Order: sequence, then structure tokens, then C-alpha cells
Amino acid sequence: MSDQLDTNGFTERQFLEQYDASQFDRPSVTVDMLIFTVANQVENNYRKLPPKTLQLLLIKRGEHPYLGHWALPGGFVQMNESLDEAAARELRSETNIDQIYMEQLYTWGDVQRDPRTRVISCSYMALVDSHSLLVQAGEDADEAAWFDLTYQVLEEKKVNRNDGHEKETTIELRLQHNDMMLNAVIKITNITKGRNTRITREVMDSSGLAFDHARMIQYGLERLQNKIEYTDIAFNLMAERFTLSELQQVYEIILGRDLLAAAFRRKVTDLVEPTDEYTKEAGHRPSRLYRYRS
Amino acid sequence: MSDQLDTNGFTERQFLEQYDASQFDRPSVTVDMLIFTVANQVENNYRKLPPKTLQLLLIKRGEHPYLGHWALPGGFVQMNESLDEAAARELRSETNIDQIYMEQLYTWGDVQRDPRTRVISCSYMALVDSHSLLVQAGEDADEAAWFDLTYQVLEEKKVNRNDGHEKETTIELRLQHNDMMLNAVIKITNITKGRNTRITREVMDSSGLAFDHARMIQYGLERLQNKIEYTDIAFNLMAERFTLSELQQVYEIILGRDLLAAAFRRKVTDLVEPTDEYTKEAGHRPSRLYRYRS
DNA sequence: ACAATAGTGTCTATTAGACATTATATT
DNA sequence: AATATAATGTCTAATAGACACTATTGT
Repeated sequence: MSDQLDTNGFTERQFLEQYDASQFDRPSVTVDMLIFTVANQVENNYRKLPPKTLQLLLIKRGEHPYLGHWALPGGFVQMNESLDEAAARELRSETNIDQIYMEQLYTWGDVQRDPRTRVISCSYMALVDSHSLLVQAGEDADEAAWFDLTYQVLEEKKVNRNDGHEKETTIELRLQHNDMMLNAVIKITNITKGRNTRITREVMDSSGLAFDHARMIQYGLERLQNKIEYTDIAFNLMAERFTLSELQQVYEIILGRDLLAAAFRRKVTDLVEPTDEYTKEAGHRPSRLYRYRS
Repeated sequence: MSDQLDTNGFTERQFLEQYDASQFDRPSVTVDMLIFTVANQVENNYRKLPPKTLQLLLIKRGEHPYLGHWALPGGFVQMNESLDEAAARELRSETNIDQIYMEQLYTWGDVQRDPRTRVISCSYMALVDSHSLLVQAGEDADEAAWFDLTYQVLEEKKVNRNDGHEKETTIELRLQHNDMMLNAVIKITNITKGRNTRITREVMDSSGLAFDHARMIQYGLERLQNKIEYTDIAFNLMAERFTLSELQQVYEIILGRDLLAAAFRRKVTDLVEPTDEYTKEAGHRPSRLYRYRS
């Protein structure tokens, strides 16, 4: 600690003693969790592999605002916990699992994004293995549900200006749980002026989704798609043992496109370790089980 | 707005009217700016190209805490401005330039990171072209200075455990402005347990740098190094017209390694547009000037 | 002429994509 | 036997790295 005196003649200790944070207006801060998993869909054909779906956990709000709407699990950051700790706490309270992959995504700070008061929200992404999730749902009274997440690019538009250009991408998110279907449309705008590019994300429409959570979901999906290409995070979505076809399926639903098996296997061989086990009763040639080589 | 009543029998409007944010403790929120530029060093040999340095703008603190220490420019987020707006305001007040590349980096929320009170800080990175920076420094009384930023990996350690492994990387940052040299040592720890990896950054030593700004700088440098590989952000550091050798120099000091000219030129040809101009009086073969193809 | 950089050609190794081929348990 | 997937081989195109070679200015 410095002994220097400030313009009021205070030492650092004296300054800190008289410091009163309450003299300034402060926003509230929350964490919001994007909890992704990949689950098997039921398949009636005994020969076919069960297709997989990317799922996201949502909570039905029991309070104002957005009462009855679905929202990302989250809550206010307490004064005695770090952001990571707050995120881990929320995660634990929803999934009952520790040791989950978790990563901070982005902090959303628009002035009017919450009707209650100024709320700044730090979003996190977590990836969980659906097999270890048998102990599903929390002890909370809240209604929680895994929604199948799909998306579609509705429109791509490029407008040229004299000092640059503008690119608009309109994306529709679809979140489905049983009969319930939530839709959201997000417009992503890239404005380029000279060498400068600015990107904004607007929620154009969001039926049944609370706050600006639709764009948080779109942002998280994009991050997941990017990171799966150059990191090993996909293994957080896998069971302890898995086949290379299952691993490929996970990559395919996240990236939204088919991959060639030969090239895929070449790319992941160094990341996995073969076990001596094989799948059984599959209706076709059995597949070797692998584990992640950490 | 929903007409549903909550458990207290309130409509959403009634709920919002009685909502009192002040009943909860709230942290303070700041933005901190990493403003990078690349500048020419003076070179006495008339034949040689001037070497470039990566520079970062720091402000000498005139108040407690960390009075007299150097800090990233930044300040509290006001209630009527978004995070991006707060960052743009800080940037304008230091550089007097608009239309600067700016990107949110990471939000730092450790409980004790500020001795005054609980402060959560959202860090941003900005890239500016040093040539357009002739109007340097702000009108503030603060002392601002561009520090040359270099770094060195001091140690890489890998410890195997039975349930995983730990990787520690110790990095020294050096910030130099004239005779002034600030040093900071950051320890980055990757803890892998099973399939789960968690990463932490600790400031081990930080002479003359305020708060936890050393790790913000290390994080920003890492992001810059990653993003320069797969995006066009480097052009934000260039003048309107530049030679391909200058562009290569910028890549080299950011990445910290030499690149082969032939391969580099192949990679950037689609990103640039040749002009009819050439450098003059260079002491060697003149070089064609290019501009960014946006 | 010389120093220093600018700019290009080419060989090689590596990698990704495309597609064909063989293998095998289950019903 | 039929089916669906598992697993591998091979050809091709594209790309990155290495390095040599030529070009061009100012002093």
C-alpha cells in the first residue's frame, strides 16, 4: 500500500476508510447460463443410429417480469462471490453436477434490457454430458426443461454505401420441448465504414423467451460452433466412452452440416484413445468405443 | 407486457412500480480499455527499415487507490449508457478519435480485485493507427503515455496427477516508456481433471501496475495474437496506405515470431488492393503501397 | 558497386475433400 | 441374404513452409 498523499492529503488507508460506494448509482449484475447438452432422439428403426439433438436448458419464470416466459437459468451476483463462482452456483443448482465445462461468453449491458432496473448480465456457456444427467432437474420449484435447439438463416443482405457496406444476417432460432415451440428472430448487422467494422445483434421477435435471452443464445451457439473447430470442447458433451460415429454426429449437429467420415476420423485420431470395447446389438457392424485422451 | 398475476397478485406493471433495486447490494461496474497501437522505432541506419513496436496506452493514477501507479484507461459505467457506450466514451476521451476498432474482451469479477469496494470490470480492446494519432493524449490532467509492450515466457511446467494434469505457464510482461520500465509476472494455470479443464490467471508480481490490470493486458495480448491469425483486425493498426513489408512487420511483432515473406504475401493478397504509389528515398528498392480491400 | 529490401518462382510436405472399397454384427 | 454402419485406402486439390533467385533503389 502506498504512503503517498492524494490531493485531499489522505493516505491510501485514510482514503479507503472514508470511501462510500453508495454515493454512486450502481447497476445490478447477473449471470445467465447457457447450458448445452446433446441427447439421443428416439428412433423406431432398429437398424438406424439414433439421431442426436442439441439441447438447451430453460427455466419457466414464476415471477415478474416475463412471468410465464422461458428464460436462461441465472441470477444476481452476490457481493461475496466472483462471477465464476456465481455461474458455478447457478449451474450446480440446475444440474446437480460439479466439474462441468464452463466458459464466460459475453457481458450484455444495454440500458433498457431489463424492465426492473439497470441490469448488466454476464453470460456463461456450460457443456454437459447428457448421460451423467440422469439426476435431472433441480430441487427448485421452477419448471426446467431441455429444449431442442435448431436454427435457420432466413436472410442474408449486403448493402453497399459510398464509405463502406452493411451486411445483415437474419437468423431464426427454434426451441422445442414436447409440444411447446419457441421462436426467435435475431438480426445481426455488420456495419463497415472504411476499415472499421461494428457488429450488433438485435432481437426482432421473440415469442415466449424472456429478456434479450434470444440473442444470448444465438451468440452462444455461434461461439460453440467456432470453438468446436479448434478446441476439444466437444468431448465435454460425450459420455466417458463413445464411438467415433457418435462423436461425428455431435460435430455435425453443432456445425449444422455433414462431415466426411474418413477425414473426420483422421482429424480426431490423435485426440482419442481406443478401448477394447465395442457396441453390441446395434443391428449392424459394431463400433469400437474410444475415450478422450487428456 | 403480460397480464398474468404473480404470487402476490400483482400485474407486471404493478410489480415494476413497486420494484426497489436499492434493497439489494450491488457491485460497481467499470470498463477498462486496452488501447493498442503499433509505432515505428527510430532507426539510425538510413538503409534499414524502422523496426516496429506494439504499444499500449496507460494512465498514471492521480488518486487513491494505487496513486502514482500506471493503469489502463477506464472508469465507471454510468446508469444511462451501455457498456459499449461507456467504452467508446473512455476511448474518445483518451485518443480524440472516433471510428476505432473496439471489441469486448472479458469481464473480471473477483471479489477483492479493487480495495475500494466490489468492482466488476469489463475489459475492451481497441486498435488504433498510430499515424492518425498525431492529436495525441487527452485534455485530461492525467498523465498518459504509450508503453512499448513486450513479453517473455519464463517457465512452462506440466505436473501429472492421477486424475488429470496441471499446466502452468509463467509469463513476464514488460512495459517501457522512456526510462520507465514496468514489469509484471502472470501465472496461467490449466487444471485438467478428467475431461474437465479450468483456466486461471494470477498476477504473481506487478511493479507499478495498478489493480489486476497486468492479467487484463496478458489476456488482451493473447486475444490479439489469436484474432490476428483468422480475422482482418491487423488493418486497424495500419495507415490508410502501407507496404506489405510493414504489414508483415505488424504481424510479426504481435505474433512474436518471424514469418516467411513469400507465404505471407500469398496469404494477404486477397485482403489488399494495390495502389499506383511506391515508397521513396528508402535506401533500397522502393515498395508498392497497398490499401485494405474492405 | 554495395547494402538492403522488394517481389516472384518452385519444390516439397502436409492436409482436406471426395469417393470407393472392404468388413461385420444383427435381424 | 439384406441392411446399415464401421473402418480404411487412395486419388486429387489446395495450402504452408522452405529457400533460391531476380529486381531495384539510394548512397
